[in-house]
Amino acid sequence: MPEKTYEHKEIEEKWSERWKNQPHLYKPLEDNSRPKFYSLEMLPYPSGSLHVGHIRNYAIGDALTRYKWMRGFNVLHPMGWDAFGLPAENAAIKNNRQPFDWTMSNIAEMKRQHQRMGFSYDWSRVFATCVPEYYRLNQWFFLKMLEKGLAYRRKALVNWCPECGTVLANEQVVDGCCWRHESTKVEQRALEQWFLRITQYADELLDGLTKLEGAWPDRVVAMQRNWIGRSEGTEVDFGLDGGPDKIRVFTTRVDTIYGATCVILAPQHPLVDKLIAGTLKPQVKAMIDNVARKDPDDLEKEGLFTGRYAINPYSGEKAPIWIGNFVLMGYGTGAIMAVPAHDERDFEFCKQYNIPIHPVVRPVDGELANADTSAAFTGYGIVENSGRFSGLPSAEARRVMTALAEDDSFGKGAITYRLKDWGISRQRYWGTPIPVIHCEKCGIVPVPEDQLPVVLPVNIQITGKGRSPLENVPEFINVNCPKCGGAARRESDTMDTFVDSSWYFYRYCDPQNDKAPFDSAKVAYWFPIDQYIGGVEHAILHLIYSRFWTRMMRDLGLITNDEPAARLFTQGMVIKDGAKMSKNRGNVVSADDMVEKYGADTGRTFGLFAVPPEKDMEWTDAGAEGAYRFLSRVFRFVTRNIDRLGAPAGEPSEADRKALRRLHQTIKKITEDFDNRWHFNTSIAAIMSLVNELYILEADLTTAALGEVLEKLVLMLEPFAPYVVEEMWELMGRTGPVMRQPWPAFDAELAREEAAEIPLQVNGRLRSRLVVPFGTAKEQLEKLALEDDRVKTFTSGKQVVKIIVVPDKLVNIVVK
RNA sequence: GCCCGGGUGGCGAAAUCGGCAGACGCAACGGACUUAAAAUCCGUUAUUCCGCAAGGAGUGUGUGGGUUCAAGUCCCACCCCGGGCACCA
Repeated sequence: MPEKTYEHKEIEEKWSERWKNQPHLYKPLEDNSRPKFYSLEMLPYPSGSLHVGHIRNYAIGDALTRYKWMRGFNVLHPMGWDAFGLPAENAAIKNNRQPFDWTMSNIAEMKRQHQRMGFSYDWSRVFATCVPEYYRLNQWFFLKMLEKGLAYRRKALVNWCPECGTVLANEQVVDGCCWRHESTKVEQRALEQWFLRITQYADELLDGLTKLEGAWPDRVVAMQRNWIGRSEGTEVDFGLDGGPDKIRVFTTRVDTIYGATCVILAPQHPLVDKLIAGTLKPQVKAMIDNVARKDPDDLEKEGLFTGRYAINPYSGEKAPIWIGNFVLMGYGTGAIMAVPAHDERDFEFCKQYNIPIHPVVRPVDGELANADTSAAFTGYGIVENSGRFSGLPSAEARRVMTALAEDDSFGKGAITYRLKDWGISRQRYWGTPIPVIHCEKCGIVPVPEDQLPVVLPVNIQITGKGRSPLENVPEFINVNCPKCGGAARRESDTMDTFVDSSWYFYRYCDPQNDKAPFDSAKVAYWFPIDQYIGGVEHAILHLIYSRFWTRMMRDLGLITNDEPAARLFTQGMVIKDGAKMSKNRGNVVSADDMVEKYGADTGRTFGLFAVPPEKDMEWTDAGAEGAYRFLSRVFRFVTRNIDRLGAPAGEPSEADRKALRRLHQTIKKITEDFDNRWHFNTSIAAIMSLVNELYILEADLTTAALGEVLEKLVLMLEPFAPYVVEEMWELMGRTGPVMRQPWPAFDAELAREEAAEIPLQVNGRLRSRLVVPFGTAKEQLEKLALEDDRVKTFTSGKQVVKIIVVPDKLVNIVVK
């Protein structure tokens, strides 16, 4: 066969057509006889158009799963579709269509594009989260949580995005703005909202992170820790002077309480109204407005003296009660004791309002500061001027003083979290309806399980403005109470779509199940996910919610795993012209264009070759061309050598030995890359090196070596460039699919270099080299090194102080 | 301020356990092939100095110190870049 030119279009169209009839190349085996491997990319949202940024992400997971399949694993590598409520609804409004129609047509298009890229998901397991069946299951979970007290409704100050016209969870607020509308300030509104009690699992979610260390990226673990924000301290009641009320404060430094010179309430604190004279009311209101509107960075500390005093339960001293704009209602108890001598914020505040400063902690080997100190001492030390606690170290004082508060019932040890319960109410059309009914007589009544799913009405005007459009659909809203049969109203809130994504990956194990979310036995086989792959942008949204959901399902007895994913990998973004590739920025390279110009194989290869997958990569045409050249080089080499395989076997040549050594070294390298770290850039570089070497040795290779080289070269390339690999395999007269071939094993003997090349150093500088057989004895190396001519020129006339010999590695001669 | 990353040629990067810094690719330059171009193939390419040349000597992984026979890699201090959190009491 003469050398063939690499015609990517012809090849990819041909195989893409053939694979249509064999759509799931690594469909899991029914007998589960192999070791299992469950990999998962983030479930894609059908925006309608795949671009090269996506391609790299999917190529990472696809390469890994193809490798695992070839290594004999039973692989679950599914693909599903999420119809995020907001974009689906917005796009539907724009296109004047129902969200469901819009989504389904986009899913079809996305599936076409994914298949065209040669991604071999198990298409038999595809499902979407936006269908009534999935609603039913979300609603079923909701009712279970309602039963267990994990779902509840309360009036709450919520984040409201005026652009979306809906509520946002804390996790969805970025820099005070909506995560979807980066320039739209989030407002605070008081609304009746549904919450999931994620805080009940705060400790467990935090402790679980310890086990994920090393298996999840450090930064994700750190971000989640930060987000949960556990802090241990003490709650203490200050009595109100001249009244029965108590002000409960939270502090992590109860050991400094003798230095508390005032108590500061958040402006929203419930006691504020009672404490202040009427004249202060407008000022408090102004303070609240100001806090809501301004960036915390620009906010100057501001305080109002209420004219009232609180009594320190330890010292019995009176402390003035202030209202401060920097005290957060949403953290701790919404009230603090200010210890200006030992807290920087309190110090700043008290200086500003001339509130006294009483130092009560001295550094372990220092003096107690004066009252007119110029800065707060925030470290631990020895407690002083603190009645009978004086002389105790801070830590000890914290313990003893907390115990006293508990004994005398004016406080207790307490733990606070930054994490808040998860608000799931959304005032949108497109989402799972929350399955409850509001009855005047019976209150909140859950929709009976046999009436699920509550589905969205079809005839609806979607304006994208104001309240939920469901409010305007009488046949949806007006219902009879399931309990008393009287007239009642259906809940019009729909669920946050992060509910959908919290457990979709469990559904992959059993997507056709119409009785339950999934069969527990099937989930037990596959879970936890061996390898989850996604963007780092989900570190604190999706990845906390799904950890919570997993524990919730475990406590319902549905599953036995604590964590959804044993390992997490966060891949980097694709950058083009200095910015993240996105439609809004207009810098997308569409997958279809790329496939047309270079081919899917090239796109995948380049996406994996440019940088390690966890790093951001810059997409350049020149780089893609380089990958294309490489695949062409391989293709030409293989095609022009196929005929030579029929020649009679000759004596193994020197070239054979070299080529086989290089081949087995390459297999070893790539196998290790796949097993230990996914630096596919070095894997592909190793194959390139091999091919470069083969070009040099080509003419001198004999039949046997050539046969082995061609076969294994093609197999190794399978995870990166499946189309061209399939074509070469066929041209070689073999039957595919190549993915069903076993991964080539390397022979450690063949991979070994024939001789060791030992660098000779004098005083740590490379001076010469020595070629010796492996395993040459230390003494022999030492002798040879000292006899080396080049070495001699640097050692002559000097005294050899020491000789370091690392067998097979290096000799270093130290001279003086 | 706190917590995670990171800083290596003209560029993307490699060096996996303290042992030859710059693999592989891009770009650039030179050569072969060609009427020519494209494609392809073969070279050169961190940097300074010495040499006609073969070759040789020095410097070099953000900065300054340290440990070590040996440091991109370990330790200390600092600078810069990216990301996250943040009046969280």
